[in-house]
Amino acid sequence: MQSVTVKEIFRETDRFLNQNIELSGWVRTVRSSKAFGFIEVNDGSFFENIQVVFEESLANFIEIGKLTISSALRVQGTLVSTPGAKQPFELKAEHIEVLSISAADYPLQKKRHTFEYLRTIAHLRPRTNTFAAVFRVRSVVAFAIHKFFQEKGYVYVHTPIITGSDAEGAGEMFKVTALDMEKPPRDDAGNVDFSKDFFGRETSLTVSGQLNVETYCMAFRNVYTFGPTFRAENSNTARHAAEFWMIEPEIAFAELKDNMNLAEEMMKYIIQYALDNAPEEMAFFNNFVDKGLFERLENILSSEFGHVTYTEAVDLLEKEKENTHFEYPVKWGIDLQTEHERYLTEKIFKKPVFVSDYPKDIKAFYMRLNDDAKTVAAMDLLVPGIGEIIGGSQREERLDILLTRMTDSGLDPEDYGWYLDLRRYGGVKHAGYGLGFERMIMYLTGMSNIRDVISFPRTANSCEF
RNA sequence: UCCUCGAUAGCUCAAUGGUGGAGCAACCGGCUGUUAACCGGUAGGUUGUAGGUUCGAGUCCUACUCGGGGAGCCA
Repeated sequence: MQSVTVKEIFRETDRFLNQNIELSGWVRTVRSSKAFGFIEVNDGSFFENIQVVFEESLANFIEIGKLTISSALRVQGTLVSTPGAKQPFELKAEHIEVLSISAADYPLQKKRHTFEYLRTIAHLRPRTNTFAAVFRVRSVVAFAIHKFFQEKGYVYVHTPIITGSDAEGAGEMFKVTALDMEKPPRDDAGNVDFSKDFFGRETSLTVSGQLNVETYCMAFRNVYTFGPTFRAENSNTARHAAEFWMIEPEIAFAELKDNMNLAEEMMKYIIQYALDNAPEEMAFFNNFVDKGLFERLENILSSEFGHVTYTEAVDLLEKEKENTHFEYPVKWGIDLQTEHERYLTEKIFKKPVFVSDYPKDIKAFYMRLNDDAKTVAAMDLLVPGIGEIIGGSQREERLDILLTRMTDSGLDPEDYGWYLDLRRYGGVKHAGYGLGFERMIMYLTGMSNIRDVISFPRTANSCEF
């Protein structure tokens, strides 16, 4: 008698066919009649269920026929093939032990539920087909990302979650404090005295590991971070969360072009890895979540990403203006609106497209100033359906220009001494980008709301579970 | 934060300002190959919250809460 998983049975069927085996799992559905019945069991190891046949001869036949969904079982029996049936094989039970009976008010029914409802029972939703698929793909893709960078010799850097940098510039920050919020210590001017706080200064949760990881880039050459990120923006959209995961590679002796090449190679690697290593889950998404998914992903694997500069993009969009109505005007110097980005990637290019070399005034201080002195070596990767999935740039390595850019942006160079040191001690050209992990998962699965690709999403006005 | 739409049984949805229903789930029973199993029956409601208009409000009005879609911010 061997205890096996459903995954092993599906992957190595011949080894187990006509053998006596034992498995344990949870009831997904029971269909019973007078003298026999069927149970679909999912053991968590695999996306697919296994069908268990039970007959009158079982001592607890009546009890088995009345099992509620999500009850737990241990089944012993013979695996038999079922040619011509919907399932390839089934387990003919010789003994079924009931390990746990689920209460009758179990909220998940044998029917389709809306994603909105499932969000309210986020502790139970991984038991549904869709979320089982989402979170297995999420796990597989996290591994793929590490594998991609590790195979290239990149060093994985854990940048801090708590930061003292009060102006990373990427968004509103959550404050971290150990002070008594009821009556915090105050200075002579009546302001909260953070010198009395745990760290002796004002601190926040990180909005990006980039500035920190640049320091390791100047030591290890090629590095990446992969960790949680926090933004206290009051964003209410399907693609923003207050807590999300981000991948930030940083490469030395490299320019913007190298950065874009890396991003394209990484995207393709991840897609291929997911298709190869979660085929059942990906097929499910293609069949039930997004009918055009495979076509889209395969189109990406086999084509070069588009490249366009911001200036060219503005020209293209201005030409389209005659045929299309944009709610917001397109004009050089103004950041592209979502509708413009979507038009570029969905209508003009019909594939992922890098937009590069944005006007310096709409981008961050650390992005490298181009020779025209008007634009910076920044790049966004836009993908159909999601919009911006990657944002990156070549970093300004020239100390004098960086200082000017900081001052112009209203930042105090005093606060960035360690960052400026990188330019003083062997600073070289380097570049990097941030990939929103959840946006990648959305793109890969066709799921359209970020709340449905994070186990327990944290968004404005919502921190359940 | 702004615009817009919505909230009715456990779930998905009906109900002209005039007695709140259906399908599924639950429960009881039937059925010898089901696979969103099928067939019959039973039970299930302070119509999101708080006010208001009206003889009468699920339906009209106001505020709030939560959710969907769109926008801003961005990954």
